[in-house]
Amino acid sequence: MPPYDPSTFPPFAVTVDLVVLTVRRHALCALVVRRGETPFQGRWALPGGFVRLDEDLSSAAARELVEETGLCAHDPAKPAVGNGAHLEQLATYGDPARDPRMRVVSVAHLALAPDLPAPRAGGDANSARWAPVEDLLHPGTGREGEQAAPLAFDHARILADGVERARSKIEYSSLATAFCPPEFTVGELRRVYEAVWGVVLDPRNFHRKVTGTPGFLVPSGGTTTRQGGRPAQLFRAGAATVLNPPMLRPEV
Amino acid sequence: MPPYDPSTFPPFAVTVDLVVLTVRRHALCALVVRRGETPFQGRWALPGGFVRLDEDLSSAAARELVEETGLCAHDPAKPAVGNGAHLEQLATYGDPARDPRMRVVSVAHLALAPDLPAPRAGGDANSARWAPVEDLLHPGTGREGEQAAPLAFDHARILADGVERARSKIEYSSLATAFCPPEFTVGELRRVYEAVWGVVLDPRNFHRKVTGTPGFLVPSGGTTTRQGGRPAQLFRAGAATVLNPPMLRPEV
DNA sequence: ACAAAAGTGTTGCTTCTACACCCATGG
DNA sequence: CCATGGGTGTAGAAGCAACACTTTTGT
Repeated sequence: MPPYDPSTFPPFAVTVDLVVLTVRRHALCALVVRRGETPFQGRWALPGGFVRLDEDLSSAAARELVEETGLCAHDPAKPAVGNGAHLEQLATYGDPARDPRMRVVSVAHLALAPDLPAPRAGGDANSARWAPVEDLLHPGTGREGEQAAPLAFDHARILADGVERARSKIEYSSLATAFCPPEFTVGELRRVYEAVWGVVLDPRNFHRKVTGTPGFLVPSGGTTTRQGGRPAQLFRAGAATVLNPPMLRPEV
Repeated sequence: MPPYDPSTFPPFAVTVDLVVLTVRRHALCALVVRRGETPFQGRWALPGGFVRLDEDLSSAAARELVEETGLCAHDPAKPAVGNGAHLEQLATYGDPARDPRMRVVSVAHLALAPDLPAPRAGGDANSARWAPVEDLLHPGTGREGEQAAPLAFDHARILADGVERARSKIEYSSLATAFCPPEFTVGELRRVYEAVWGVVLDPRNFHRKVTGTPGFLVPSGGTTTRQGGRPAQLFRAGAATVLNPPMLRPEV
């Protein structure tokens, strides 16, 4: 690549920001980190960072994901194995005023991860946390004094877009399994749908629907009683990536 | 904004590229322009250009759209009026090797336009044209010697992503009306679906479905016989943006 | 009269929903 | 025994594909 010549084009900074979602304690949660620098010092923000000059956008997102969570993004074409997370591009945000310091274009990515022990951001425990998206998007509406200040920059908007993408995408794709461990029960998968959509689903119809959708789930042979009650069959994610028929989100 | 200091972040060029789709003569077509400069000199490419330092991404895309087609992008929240086109962000492409000259990140946008008289790129007639996406994406597969060389840069990939987005989005949104003039008949709308999906649809069931979907179409009162046969009712696009129930693309 | 495109009615099939009911475990 | 969650059966409602049939124009 020829050396940089600023006279030929306007120079931009390019970053990746990550919307990392998981389901914890029946709630959809996002990973947020505390900002150590100005602007928005001390406020919560989405994890992210600069794209390097020799690096693809998806590589930059995958690198940030490892740095922030230790998660490995796996190729969506291959079946999920180990602690792999789903990672896809979400949208790009480039309002000239979104960062007061300089002109930054941020390519946001969406990651879906199974429930993890705890976030680790440089070992600093209180500089990163999983927060219910409900609290992040509608602060003050919730329960006790979750004195949540709004997210830094335009990150509330980015998070909202990511949540909306996840909500609609689990309808017609097998992505909901990305929130589950490698082996899971139909009930666990149902609780994922309930948490992401914020609804309650009929367990009987859900079971029939999900096991009847070709390629969605494959029985792994084992059973578990970790949820109590009658032992449940364990499944792995199947090869299908798009669901036919789709899962239907109940009307309002 | 403070003056540019290249030591603080890697400098990128940021462009917008446009996938402008329309339906002409029963075929889905895209707007392409001939490149006058190296690299890929003389090859067809998607229209696009640099984002200015004081300009939002969507503004840059709208500006390029006007420059290339004379179309005005209208706010998707408002009802379509005049020669408005639908414009939305598609995806961002940032492979370090996608432009041999420098590191360029391109924010691709998707525009859907009604059939237009003719493209005008600086008044030069043979430097811009509507080409069937079939020919652009599968050169050589087609009919006569459409000696179509592949598109410049990674534009074939971008075009394919845009076409796929359009195909899936007319399923569950009212976007197909963006391909129609302000007033149109049910048959004209059906021919849009047939061209974009590459299928044939039952006119009777289509009519029932589309007129029965609340908010999709509102009768404008008039009729027309411009398609021959019995006069057809004229409609305008309704207020609904998401279709419930969705249109169903026939199985393969 | 005939062709062509617009609409309407009807029938059989698939799919969804709601809920009754049975199953297999832990305490 | 009983609470808990897992799983199957079934009946009514809703949605859809296929196609017969009627309507209204231009030629």
